[in-house]
Amino acid sequence: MSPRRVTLADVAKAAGVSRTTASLVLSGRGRELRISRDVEQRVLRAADELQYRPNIVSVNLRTGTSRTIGFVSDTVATSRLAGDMIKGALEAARERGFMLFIGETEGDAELERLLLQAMHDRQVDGLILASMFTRTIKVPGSMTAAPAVLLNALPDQPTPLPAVLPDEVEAGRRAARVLLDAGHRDDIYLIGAGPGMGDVPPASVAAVERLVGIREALAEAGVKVAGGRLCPDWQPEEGLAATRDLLETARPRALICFNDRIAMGAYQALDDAGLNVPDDVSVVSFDDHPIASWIRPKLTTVALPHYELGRKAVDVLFTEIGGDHAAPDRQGEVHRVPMPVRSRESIAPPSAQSG
Amino acid sequence: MSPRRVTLADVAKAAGVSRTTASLVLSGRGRELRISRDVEQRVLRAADELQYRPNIVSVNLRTGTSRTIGFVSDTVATSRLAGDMIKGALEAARERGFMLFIGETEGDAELERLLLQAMHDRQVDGLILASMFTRTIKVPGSMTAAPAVLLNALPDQPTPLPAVLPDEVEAGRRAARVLLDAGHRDDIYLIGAGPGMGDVPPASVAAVERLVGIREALAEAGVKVAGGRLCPDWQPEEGLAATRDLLETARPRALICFNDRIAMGAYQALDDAGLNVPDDVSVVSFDDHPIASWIRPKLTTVALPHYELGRKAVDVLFTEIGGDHAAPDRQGEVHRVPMPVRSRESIAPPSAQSG
DNA sequence: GTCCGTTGCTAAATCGGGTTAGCGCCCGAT
DNA sequence: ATCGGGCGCTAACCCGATTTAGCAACGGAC
Repeated sequence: MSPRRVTLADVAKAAGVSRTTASLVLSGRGRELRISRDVEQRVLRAADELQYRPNIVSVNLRTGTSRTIGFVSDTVATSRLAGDMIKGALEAARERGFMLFIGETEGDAELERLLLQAMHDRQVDGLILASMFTRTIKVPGSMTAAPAVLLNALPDQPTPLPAVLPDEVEAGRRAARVLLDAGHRDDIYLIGAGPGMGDVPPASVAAVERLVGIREALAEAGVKVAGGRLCPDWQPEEGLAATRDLLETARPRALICFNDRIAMGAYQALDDAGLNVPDDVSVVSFDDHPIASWIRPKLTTVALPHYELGRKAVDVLFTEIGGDHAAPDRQGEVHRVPMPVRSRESIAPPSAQSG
Repeated sequence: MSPRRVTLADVAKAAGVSRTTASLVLSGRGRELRISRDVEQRVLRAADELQYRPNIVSVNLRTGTSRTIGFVSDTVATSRLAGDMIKGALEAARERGFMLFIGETEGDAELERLLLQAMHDRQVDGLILASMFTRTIKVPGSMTAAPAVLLNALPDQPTPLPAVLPDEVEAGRRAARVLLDAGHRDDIYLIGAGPGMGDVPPASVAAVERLVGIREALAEAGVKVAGGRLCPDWQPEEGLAATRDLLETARPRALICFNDRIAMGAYQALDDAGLNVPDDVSVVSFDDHPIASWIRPKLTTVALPHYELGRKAVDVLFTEIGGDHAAPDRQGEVHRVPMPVRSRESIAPPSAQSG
């Protein structure tokens, strides 16, 4: 092990003052408490020479603040997306001198309980409860023990906890507008959900909200959805099958895919059918998965702002920590983070040829 | 905030004993220190009724152990891979009742220094210094302050730190054997690196090691590499370009791509040239990126065992923490984690037609 | 009756800081 | 000479645990 950390006592001794004085100077309260310039300088110099760093554990014990926040998610590994969310949170925390405890529950309520317990045992100053895909969650009772924020999740019953979510409805509008702006009016099909509001995978908040936005923007332009195919799990195979099925009876000129994995399947079905993207069929999608810029032509998609979501959650958490956090009857605010359109190569005006 | 945590003093009072006694009983040393059954039961019951949980911060201050380890990586977000590595580490740590601090340096040495400092300030019991792609790194001086393990990284100079790495040489052998087992002997080309040992992207340990393994296994079977194309950055576009270039002068019957992104580009080039995978050309690759099972036909690939790497790093770290950790002249061991072959649909025997 | 050993428990120190209360000194005013 | 008050600093307690040293009571041996 190392020779032993330098403690406040060492600094005090080196400067020839008491621990109290050293503490006062180093916490910047020396001026206000009438410590002389001379002593102040001696302490500062001693601290510098000894490379003194306060033991945060000790500070934590005394003051109750650990400069640490806990990030509990259902899973960190499922998606690359998770990484960006954590990255955003990490950076926002670091800018404030905070560290992040990471934990994952795998959706197991008991594990979640233990994890939150372990974090409380370590005196975290705040908690972020994150889901890797947008959904409603049961908020554990212990969440009221410290300031907390829901990330990519909505509480199943009213709680005072604020929530941070992507603005999926607006994302739906934007996806629709991408097509409208390119001149599309007819033969716009949906792959993954729709066309009706009932045609959505169960428990998918994103599906519902995207669909709302899409229908809204199209309706405003007086455009009707030509049809849609529901995919329960939004995987590439399902996108392939759904699009193949669609092509048997219809000749779409534009596809709104509910995520990039579905779009990837759709690309294959279109290719198999000898249809060219974007000349024959325009495709717009959601998520901005890395795959979107790997496939040819590069996919235009409305991005999930994972990095910003992570940052925003930390920002909101700090206003919770800073604020009185004492009005328990207050309803938790919902913060929506905009989803930007990534314009690439999968959109073109509708071809003159038509059916 | 919550009503205030239950402390050891509360338990002691409720049981009608001293804090010392309560501590002794709860740490299991009561028997050995002759605490009576009666008192033991009273303490246990009180602790249970009050739902007492020791404040780890306090324990940490007193004993110096925080039941926490630090995971510092260059970046968590670049790859989905990172998530799995963290997940493995997380689970292995949790099984031992440890939590993980996550930090990322973005490759910035100053940030790294600050991060390691922040972790030491929080008295981590051990550190994992991880890289998201295999490479050699400069080990910061402060790493000797606590037990530490390198993950997916090799020290640029001899240090006593152990390292955990994927077994890339064996992976190279396995990729080659996949082709040999399918009956391939001729027209095997490499995309991404090779054919010579000099044809590798700079600073890529994986490239060198995979190439060594490939050449070894092929040489053993008396098979010669027909040719290769170097891609500096291993992206899909490069794989596409390299394969397209290759097809202008050669007619490969098998491709070993140095990772799945390159393979994805190769698929496109083959498709453009009207060649079928696997009937005309077999393709084997490395990494087992999610993309590998999304593209058609599903890609046979030698998987990077990210999850296991994370677990292994924690395992090794715990033997460091447990061991005396005192022999500073000892050379750090290198632990190699096997890379499993994921057999899918991109391999077939060489076609009878030939050139 | 004294001495010693065991039994069963507790007082007090400790970790490394933050914080409150107050001490000694010097100066000017009375 | 005495008092009051500002100045500059420190003693001592606190956070919540662990751990060392030791105390009181009792029983048996001599």
